[in-house]
Amino acid sequence: MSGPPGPRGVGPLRVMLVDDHAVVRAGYRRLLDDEAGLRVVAECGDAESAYAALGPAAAATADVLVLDLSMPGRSGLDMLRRARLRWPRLRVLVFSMHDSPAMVAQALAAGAAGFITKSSEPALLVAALRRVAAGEEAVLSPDIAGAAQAPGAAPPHQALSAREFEVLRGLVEGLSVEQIAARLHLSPKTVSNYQTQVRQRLGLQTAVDLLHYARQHRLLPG
Amino acid sequence: MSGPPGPRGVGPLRVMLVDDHAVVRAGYRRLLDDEAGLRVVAECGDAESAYAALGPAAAATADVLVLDLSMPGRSGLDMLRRARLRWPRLRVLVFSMHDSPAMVAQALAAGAAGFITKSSEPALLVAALRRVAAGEEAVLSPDIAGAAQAPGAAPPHQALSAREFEVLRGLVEGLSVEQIAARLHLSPKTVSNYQTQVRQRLGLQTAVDLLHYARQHRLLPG
DNA sequence: GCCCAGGTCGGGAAGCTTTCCCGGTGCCCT
DNA sequence: AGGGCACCGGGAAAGCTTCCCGACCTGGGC
Repeated sequence: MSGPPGPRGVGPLRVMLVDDHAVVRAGYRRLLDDEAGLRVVAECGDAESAYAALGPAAAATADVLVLDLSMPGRSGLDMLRRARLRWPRLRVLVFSMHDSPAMVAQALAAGAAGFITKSSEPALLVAALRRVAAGEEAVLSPDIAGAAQAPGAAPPHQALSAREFEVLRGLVEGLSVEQIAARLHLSPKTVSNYQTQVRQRLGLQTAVDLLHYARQHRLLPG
Repeated sequence: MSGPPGPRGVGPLRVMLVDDHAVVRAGYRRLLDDEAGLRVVAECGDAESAYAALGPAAAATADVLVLDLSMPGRSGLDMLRRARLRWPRLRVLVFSMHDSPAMVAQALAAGAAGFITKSSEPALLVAALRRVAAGEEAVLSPDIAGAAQAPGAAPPHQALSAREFEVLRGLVEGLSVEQIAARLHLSPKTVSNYQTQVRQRLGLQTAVDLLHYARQHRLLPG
């Protein structure tokens, strides 16, 4: 506990926050600011400005990125993936109100080092932050740690690929195929094809079935 | 209270129950059986057998029909309409778990003499039964009496015609166009046309919008 | 009785989407 | 290298929706 906690240097842990809800973000920023050995170096409201803030060498800017998944426009999941591609050494702690096993699994698969729900105790966020920075993988808040293991038999939608999952998300948000295509920068044709695959894999016929499914598995925003 | 309570003869009030949930039906049947001056003459689990039980001259069989709207297959609303057509003097008291103003309005428009929710006090059902038998119209349980008047400004979906409403119900249940067509004995083409009209009138684009709308207005079964 | 308004029911044609099949790319793992 | 899988979309055929229209029926108002 007394030595350097991880692969980074000995200075304070540099944290960057990405969350589209300004009030909330400011709130836990304050909270982190009060913590010793930890410094919030940037706050962003969307993926674009986060990119800009990270610059060409993220390692020079921040050690850990706290990322809210439920952002407007392109999903936080997408940003997570791209960030991991560009800056593989940047640690990402997902901080989301979602608590479904599906969401957790997708986030971890996309390269998150941890997943903390917004309903967790403040101390848990700080602790998770430190553990993630120390190089630990799959740091989960207690309320989902069980869920990630528990599914037992067959978690149906976790068989979905990343893209299929994104398309599913769009669909249950009530977006049209065109809107999803625009959001993901894909051809409507491709989205349409994914839609078909998702429906087949999940065995769902109507759009309403999709919604029921999403509701049961808590895939919905909010 | 001592004379004949309505247009019918002096015998006990003859009641017929139509409800697809056998246990529930048996439950309030028992309840009604314990009531003096009131006799349950038949119990049916679906519209077909209700028709059979009523026979050619319903007046000879029952005075009041207690009808649950949420039955599988063709809707209870449909049975209500057909029953009113064949036996105009038969009084119908709708007994439903639905409590939305939309549902109440549709039921009354279809010829129901009253509407009692399943969450009402038992005594209210009995009282409503007597009032309906006495010839009173629009007998509502207190929990919806307000709602029926209150809508205030513009109740959007109440502008829907009976058929449009039925199609909407099918859609939010997750049925396909074909299934709705089969249930309503219509051509899929017709249902498709109604679907388009409903969406336009309500200003809803995707199927998910429909669900949101239905949820907000409590049009969903359960 | 006449006429009009509006609900109900579906056909036809045009346009859009979905579905199925396919080929190409890139990544990862053996 | 090679197999497997995700990703991306084109093309053709099938399926639906949408728009428009005509027909029938019922309920009012004149």
